Formats: sequence, C-alpha cells, structure tokens
Amino acid sequence: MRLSARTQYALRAAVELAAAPGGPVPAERISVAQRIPRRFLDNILLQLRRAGLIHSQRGPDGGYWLARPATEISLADIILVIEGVAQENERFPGVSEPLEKVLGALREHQDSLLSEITLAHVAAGSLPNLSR
Amino acid sequence: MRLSARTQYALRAAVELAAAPGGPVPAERISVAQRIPRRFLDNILLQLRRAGLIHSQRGPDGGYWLARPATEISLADIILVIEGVAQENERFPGVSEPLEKVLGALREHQDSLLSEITLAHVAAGSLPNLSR
DNA sequence: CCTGATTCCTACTAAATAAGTCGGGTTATC
DNA sequence: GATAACCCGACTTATTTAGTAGGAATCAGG
Repeated sequence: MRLSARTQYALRAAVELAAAPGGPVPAERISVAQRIPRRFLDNILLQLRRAGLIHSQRGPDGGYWLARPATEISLADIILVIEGVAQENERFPGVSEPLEKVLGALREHQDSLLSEITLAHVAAGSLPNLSR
Repeated sequence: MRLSARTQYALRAAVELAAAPGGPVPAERISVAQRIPRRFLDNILLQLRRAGLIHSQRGPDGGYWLARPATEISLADIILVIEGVAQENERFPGVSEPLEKVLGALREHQDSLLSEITLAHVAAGSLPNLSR
C-alpha cells in the first residue's frame, strides 16, 4: 500500500472538507491545516473538481466543498481519481501463475476496505470495523 | 499493491526454484521459463543470495537453489529483501489523523497474508484460504 | 592446464514518475 | 477597481525504475 504524496494530500484535503461545517473552504485554510504546499494543493483540488468530487467558487468567500455528502464519498473514490485505474499485470508464466491469484486477492481486499470507508467516517474519527 | 517489475521477477524466480527438483538451476533456465531479461535476472538473484535466501554455485552444472525449504520461505521474505523496509508515513494532522489507522490496517492485512503464503504453496498451486 | 559454462560485481544509461514551482489569467465581492 | 480567491498549462528537479555493459572469478571435464 504505497500511496504517493499527491494521493495522501488529496485524501487529507477531502477529509478537511468533510469536517468543515457548510460553506466553501478556501485552499489556503486546507493548506495550513493539513500542511500541504499551497500551489501543489491547488493543483490537486483542480483534479478533484474536474472529476466531479468537489465543487468550487471563485472570489472572496470562495473555496471548495464536497459535491456529495461526506457519507457518500469513499476513500476509494478519491484514490481512483488521483491514481487513475491501475493497468493489469501481465500474466505470470508456468509455475508462478498462482501468484496472480494472490495479488488479485490482495487488491480485492484493499478495494473493498477502501470503498467502505467514507470521508464521514474519517472526519468523525469513527471508523467501521477494519478487520475483515 | 503496486509491485515493481523487479519484485515480481524476484517472486517468479523464487517460485521457479521452489518448483525445481533438487540441484542447482542455472539463471538461463529461469530466464527462459519466466521470461525475465537475463542480465536483469542475474542482478536480482545476486541480491537474493546476498540476503541469504538462496545459494549458488559457479561453473558448469552450477546455478541457484533455495537456502531453506520452500515451505519456510514466504512471499513477504522475498518482497522485504527486494523492496527494503518501507519508511513510515509522516503523521496526518488534525481531522485526517484517523487515516493513519486505515492505512496501518491495510498494511497489516497485507503483511499477514504475504507472510503466510510460502513458495511451496505457490509452486504447488495449492494456496491457503485467501479470504481473511 | 585449457575450454566452456556459469556466477559475480560495479557501473552506467534512458525513460518514467514524483513532487512541486511558476507565471499569469479569470471570476466574484465590496 | 482593489482584493480575494480559484483556474490552468508548462516547467523544473530529483528519484526511481528497468534494464544493459563489460568483464572478472570459479568450476568441471577432458
């Protein structure tokens, strides 16, 4: 489970939005709260917006907010947007073929866990049972 | 679960050794069976040997073999040697802190699964129950 | 003791990815 | 029109990845 800095920042920014009351949150505030380099953050938020996960508003009192309720955005949603869809492994020849099943199982477990946990869970600090 | 080509090759090579009867297996045979670029494979096998996972013998009829029974080398053993030990994430500030627990749980599940599966399992094609 | 098969070892390179940075444009409010 | 914010593409620098190159050392058989 290696997440790039970019992906981690995206998750953290999204959680920050989930934790904010109602209105637009300016990037500057996220940057400070989560210690994310400002210009880099802009970049990431832009990507999240283009993917439709968040909305934005320019001008004074502008900022970003979640496009859907925090209970309906999973960590997997964010990660998918940032990392893109992973391309398949090529086949493993001969005796090493069963390795494919192992890696597949790993990936599935990961996906299922990350799809279950929402921004609301994280922001509230009340995670569902993690041991499955 | 992103495994570099190098790591995947290492796993495949190790499985190939686990599947071989007794004596030394020359790198050339592994290279062909697993479609791994020859010089690159040399390099990887060297690393596995230095880590003590395999032994080698030079000269005609030389080659590589496992240093321990295949039942006692886990996939995690191989991966650890190739990837090295992952350094910790820095802390997640404020509301994003619970993310640490999520990522930790993910990593633990992975480690436990990969530590349970041995080269013998893979080579025999009889994997233990993967859904835990 | 020579030949060929094989491993051993360091160093190098080209391409991709990661982690940001930069410069300025656009939109909204007061 | 000043100010606060987002918008956007391009650029830069460092690291990692995926190998390749060149040759030295070792060993068995004849």
